Amino acid sequence: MSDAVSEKNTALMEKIVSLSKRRGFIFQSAEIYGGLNGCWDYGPLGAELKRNLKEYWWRKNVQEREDILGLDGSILTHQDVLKASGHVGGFSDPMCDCLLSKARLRADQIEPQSGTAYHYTGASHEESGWSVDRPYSVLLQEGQDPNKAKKTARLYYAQFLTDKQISPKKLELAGETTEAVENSTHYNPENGSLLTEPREFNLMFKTHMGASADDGDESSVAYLRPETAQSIFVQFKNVAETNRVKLPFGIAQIGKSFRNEINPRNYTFRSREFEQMEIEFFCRGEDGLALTEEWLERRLTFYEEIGIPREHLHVLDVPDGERAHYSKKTYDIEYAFPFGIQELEGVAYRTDYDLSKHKEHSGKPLEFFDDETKEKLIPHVVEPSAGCDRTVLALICEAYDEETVTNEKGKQEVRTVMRFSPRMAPIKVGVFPLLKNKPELVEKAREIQAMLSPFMNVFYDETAAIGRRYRRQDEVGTPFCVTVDFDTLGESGDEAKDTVTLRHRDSMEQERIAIADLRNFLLDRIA
RNA sequence: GCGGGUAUAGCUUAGUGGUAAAGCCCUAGCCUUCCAAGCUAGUUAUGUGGGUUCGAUUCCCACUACCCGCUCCA
Repeated sequence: MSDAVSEKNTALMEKIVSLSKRRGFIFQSAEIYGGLNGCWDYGPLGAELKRNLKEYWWRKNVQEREDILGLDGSILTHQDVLKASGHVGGFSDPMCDCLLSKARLRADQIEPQSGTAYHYTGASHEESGWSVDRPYSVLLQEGQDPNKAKKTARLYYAQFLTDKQISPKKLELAGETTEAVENSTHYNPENGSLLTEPREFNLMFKTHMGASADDGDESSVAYLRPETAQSIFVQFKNVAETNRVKLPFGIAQIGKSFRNEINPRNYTFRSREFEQMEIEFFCRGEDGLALTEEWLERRLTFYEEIGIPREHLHVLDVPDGERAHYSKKTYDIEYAFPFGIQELEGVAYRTDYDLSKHKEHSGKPLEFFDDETKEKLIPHVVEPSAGCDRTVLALICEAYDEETVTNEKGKQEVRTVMRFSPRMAPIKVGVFPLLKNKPELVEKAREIQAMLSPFMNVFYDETAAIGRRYRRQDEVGTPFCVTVDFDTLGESGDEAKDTVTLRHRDSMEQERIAIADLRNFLLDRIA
C-alpha cells in the first residue's frame, strides 16, 4: 500500500470508528476507567446489527437445514479437553527475543551455535560518568575478529544511554571473560547477540474452579475456551446418539471465545474476547475435499446475502506449510478492510484429527456407525469457522459511504450513509409525523409504529425538521422511512387517505404507499 | 513484546503556567406541509496517578488506552 493510500485508509477508519461511537454501534470497554485493552462493547445499534448477523447465520445454517444441529457449549473448559486438542502444551511455542535487534525467534527453530562466548558485566562512559551494570554476552564463531564482540556489546549497552549524543564507540566495557561454547541456542545466529530465556506464549485465559482453589492446585485448572470447536467435538457422541443422524451432518455453534492476544489491533478486528460462528460438518473421509469446496461456495454466497459483495472478498488457498498440520485443505475468506486484507472466516478440512485425539485422550469410543455401509468409522470434518465480530466490522466498513448532495439552497454538502443491506440494518424503518405539533399526525404515526413493531425494529422520531430526521436515519443505515402527512389524514381527498410517504435511504426517492400494505412491503425486503 | 505518535465536551477542532473557546451533535420550547431551515434557552471536557510550582490542561515522570510500523496470531 502506498503512503497516500494508507493515509487515506487510516482517515477512513477513523471516521468509521468515530461514527460507530457517535451513533452507538461500538464503545470501548470500561471507557470511564481508562479502557480495557483489546475489549469492546456493542452499543444499542451495534447489538442489533450483531444479533441480525447471528440470527441470519443460525437460520440459514441450522433452522433451514435438516442436516445441521445446534449446540451451545460452556465457555469454561475442562483442561483435559484442551490437552487433547493440543492447545495446552503443544502449540504454545516458547519464544526468545534478541537483546540487540529485538527480533523474536521461536526457541525450537534456533540453530545451535558453537564458538567463543564473550561475557561482559556492564559498560561505562568516562567523560559523562554514566554507567550500566547488566550482564551481556556475544558469541563469535571460530575465526571471527574478537573486536566484533566488543562492537556488538557496545551497541547493546548504548541502548541504555540517556544521552543519545554519545557514540557507542566511546563506551568502556567491564568484566570481559571468555568461554568456549558448544551447540548453544542462547545466541542469535544473525548477529551473535545473547537472547532472552525462552518464554511461553500461551494465549489461553486460565482460571481455577471452586472458591477454595488456589493457584498451586493443578487439578482445579480450567480455561476459557480459545475456540468453540472443541465443545462440538467433545459432544459429538451425545448429539449423534440423541438425534438419529446420518453422514454427512453438521453441528453448529455461535459463542464467545477468548485469546490472550499479545497485541490486540485494528479496532474490534483482533480482540481478546470474540464471538465465533462455527460448523463442524462431519463426513466420510473420501468426501472431505469436495465438501470443503462446497462449503467455501456456500459461505461466499452467505456474505453476498448480508451485503458483502464477492468482489470485496478474497479467497486464499492456504498453501502447504502454512496450514495447521492436521488440515489437508484450508481456505481463508478475507475482506478488504481499510487497514488491510484480513481473514473473516476459515474453511478447513480437518480430517479425523479432532475426534481421533479425543478418542485417544478420553479413552471413549467416538466412532460413528454408518447404517448405509454398515461400517464403524471416525468421521472426518469440514469446518467453516467465521468470526462474528470481524464480520460485524466488515458490515460497518462495507456500509460506510459519503456522498455529495446539493441542498435546497444549492449548497453542496456531504451525506453520510450506512448502506447496510435491509436484512442486516439495525433499524428497519423510521416512522415520523411530518409535524409534531399536530396531534392528528402524531397519533397516526404512533399507530403505524405500534402496528409494525411486533415484526421489526421500528424507530419513532418527531423532533426536528423532516429532512434532518431522514439524515439521522441515513447515518445509522435505516433503509426505509415513512412519514405521516396531511394527505394521510385525507385532506387532499380519499385517494391519498391512509397512505404515507415511503422514503428510500439509498436513492432518497419517495413513493406513496397505503398503510395497509406497509407491513408486507417491509417484511419482503428485510427477510 | 519492540519502536514511533496521540490523548481538551457525544463528535471535530482551538487555546493557555492564572475564569478553557468554537462548530456540529444532543435536550427543552416556539415555529415549520417532505431532505441536516430559523429563533430562544440548556447539558457536557483537559485519560489516570505522581512531581516541579503560590498556582499545571499547559513543563517533567510513570501508568492506561488508542493509532502507525515491526513482531505475533496455535
